[in-house]
Amino acid sequence: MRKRPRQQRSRALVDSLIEATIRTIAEEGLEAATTVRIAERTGVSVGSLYQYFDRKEDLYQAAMESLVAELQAVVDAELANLTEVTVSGFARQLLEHVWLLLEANNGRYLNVVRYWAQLDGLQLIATLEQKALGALSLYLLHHPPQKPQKDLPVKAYIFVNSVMLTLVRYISDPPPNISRTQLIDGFVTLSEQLLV
Amino acid sequence: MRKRPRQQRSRALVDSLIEATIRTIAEEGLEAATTVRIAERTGVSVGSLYQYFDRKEDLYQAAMESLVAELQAVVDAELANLTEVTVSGFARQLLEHVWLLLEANNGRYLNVVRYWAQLDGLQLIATLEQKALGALSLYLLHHPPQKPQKDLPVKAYIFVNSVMLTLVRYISDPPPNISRTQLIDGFVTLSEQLLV
Amino acid sequence: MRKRPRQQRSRALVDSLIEATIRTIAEEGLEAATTVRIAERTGVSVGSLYQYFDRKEDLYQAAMESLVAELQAVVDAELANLTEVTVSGFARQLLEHVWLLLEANNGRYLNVVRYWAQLDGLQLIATLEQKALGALSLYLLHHPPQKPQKDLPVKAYIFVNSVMLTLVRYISDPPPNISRTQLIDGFVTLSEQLLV
Amino acid sequence: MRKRPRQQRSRALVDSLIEATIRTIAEEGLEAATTVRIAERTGVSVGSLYQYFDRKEDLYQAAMESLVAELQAVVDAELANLTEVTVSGFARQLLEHVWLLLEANNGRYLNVVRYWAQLDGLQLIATLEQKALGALSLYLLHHPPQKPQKDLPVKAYIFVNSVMLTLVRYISDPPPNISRTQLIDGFVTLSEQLLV
DNA sequence: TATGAATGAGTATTCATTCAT
DNA sequence: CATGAATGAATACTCATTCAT
Repeated sequence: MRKRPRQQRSRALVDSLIEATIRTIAEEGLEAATTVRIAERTGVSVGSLYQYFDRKEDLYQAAMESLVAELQAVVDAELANLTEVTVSGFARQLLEHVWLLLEANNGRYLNVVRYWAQLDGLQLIATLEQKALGALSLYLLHHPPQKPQKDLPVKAYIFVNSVMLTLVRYISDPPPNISRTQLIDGFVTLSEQLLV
Repeated sequence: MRKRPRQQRSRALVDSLIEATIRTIAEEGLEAATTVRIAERTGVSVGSLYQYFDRKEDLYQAAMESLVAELQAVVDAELANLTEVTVSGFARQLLEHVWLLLEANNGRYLNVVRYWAQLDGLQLIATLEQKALGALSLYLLHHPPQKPQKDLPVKAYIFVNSVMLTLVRYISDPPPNISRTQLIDGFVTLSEQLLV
Repeated sequence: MRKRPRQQRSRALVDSLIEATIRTIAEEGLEAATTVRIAERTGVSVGSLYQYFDRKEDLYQAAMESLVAELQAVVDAELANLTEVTVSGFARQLLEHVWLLLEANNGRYLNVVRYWAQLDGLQLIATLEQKALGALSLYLLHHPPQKPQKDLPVKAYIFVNSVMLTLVRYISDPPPNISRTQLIDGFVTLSEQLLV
Repeated sequence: MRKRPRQQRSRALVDSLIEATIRTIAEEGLEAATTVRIAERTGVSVGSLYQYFDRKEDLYQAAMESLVAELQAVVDAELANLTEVTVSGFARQLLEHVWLLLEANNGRYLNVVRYWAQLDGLQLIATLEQKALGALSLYLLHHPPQKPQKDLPVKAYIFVNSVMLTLVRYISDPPPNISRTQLIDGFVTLSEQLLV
């Protein structure tokens, strides 16, 4: 990023550009997300875009980061008022909310996640991994399992990645013989067995 | 594909083009995989490329199909000489071999798989899903579980996607605190619990 | 033309190529008339095409010449069994037949004539001019006009060009308020007045 | 057209591009009128060309329209200060001016007109037909013919097309035995007879 | 002689980036 | 600072022509 804008105006513009980037990728695809198009949707000129982002990639990167922050915030809020006592209930609630999030705003998040390979978005999932690991630790602290758990980081890694990536895949291309309910139930079962 | 190459020469060229496509994507990235570059690496002119593929996308598609076929062959071979009797052993062996495959040839497969979103490669995973579902059914037939299994398609879907996608992610970007052995163990555990 | 083919086989092939050229231009347009396409429609390879025509343009040229010859033959035949005694009748018959010719075989002639500018086809009309001039002279010899005609070449030039070019235009793009009959009547009137 | 150029600069550029298109077609032929060549002759880059014209065809179309407008203007001016009282004089004056126009600027108009088949330029002649029909009607109103005229549209159609197309042909490829004067005289005669 | 695969220059079009206004 | 016209390298794809088999 070329500048660290402190003024209101600048910060608002940067945010608008990032938002336009996300919406454009989500609604029109990565190929349509040209600098001119993004500037257009933001309501400014390309020149202004380049006032704040040296290269297109920086803008994409910023969009990714913004998305991660949003996802994090949602998950954080979710974890905060977590009242469930069973593992199943905990997992189910989490799954439902992540699902809703991915589907939200016309797949705003979903379509960006699909391009993570191009957008260097691995950090996105890495962040969520940390978050989930923390949540699991916290949960297990309050609800000690029958037998002591080991390899918690590995389990968290597997669980988070499996859920996230499979969810994205399912929403992107749902197979006809598997319903949303079945998938969630499947993952809930998985969570139970993983943490027995 | 523009022509149905029956002759030796043509078939060889088509294969070379597909191979060059895979290698180029793997080594230089999807963006570098231009028609001229691929032809160049194949050692022919662009014109020759277009003698066999109407559009660049068809070439990508063929590369994807080739990859699927290879993966399938490996998994098939694996299933053929399946001598293991425990679920764990079965899963472990499968995992090891898929892993080897994905890492093989400087991540030749891996890097292509990473672009599946752009390359309409969903079929790749869909095919493997079918294969895995068949293997699971076969396995359970010979080794009946304690209690009757239901939702086998759902479990297969979750298992295959979780393993495949998480594996790709792990190999692409391995976290320092999780070893390969740990990950495999984790998935083996998962397979046991999934099929109890 | 590269060769003067004396053998049956060669001559037949050259003719086939020319015919395929005309049909391709007529049915698929000038842009679609590529050497490969023409060879394909002829049922031979491009290589064979180049055995007889050094350049694509030579083939086009030959097609034009062939067309001219055909048109000439038709008009000649027409003039041969000309029995009409009035100028009007003579003109009307001629017009009707030329019209039929231009429309014949799915506009086979028409569509080629439309490209005369690109195909250096001016000679086509030049030839017909000569023919028509001859016919007029012949006609006037047998049916002497009231007053001696002068500027016969000019009148022939104007008449032939006007009729030919306007006819092509009319058939290519007929205006809704002018019927075929009206147009022919108009030209017949023109012929009468031109030769009084 | 991609943009509606309101500013001085833009409008001038669009005009330059159209002018370059006409000149290139006229001087180098339709095949040489590539986007790069046209941009080059305009003194701008290809990119600039595409800022104002979505496709090459749109540029050709604009060139055609520009030409039509110019021709119309000339004919209009001609009709405005029409002082002639005889049909012959009227026709002769019109012919002389159209001729001059077609020959003007190294055959700038002429060479473009020759490509009307490819350039969808039928509208060009259609417009002139309308103009001529109007002129004829106006003329006949002020100079009523001996006997009432019918089929005026047909006569106008024949006259305009015959004159225009034959003129283009004559200028493109003048036959040695017919002088310019003779041709004009021929058409003047034609006009007299057509409107008796 | 016939074939048709191979060539590669040529063409339209796009788009990230710059810079004069 | 903002603008958006201008740039031109890059890319997919075509097609006349050649030449090894």
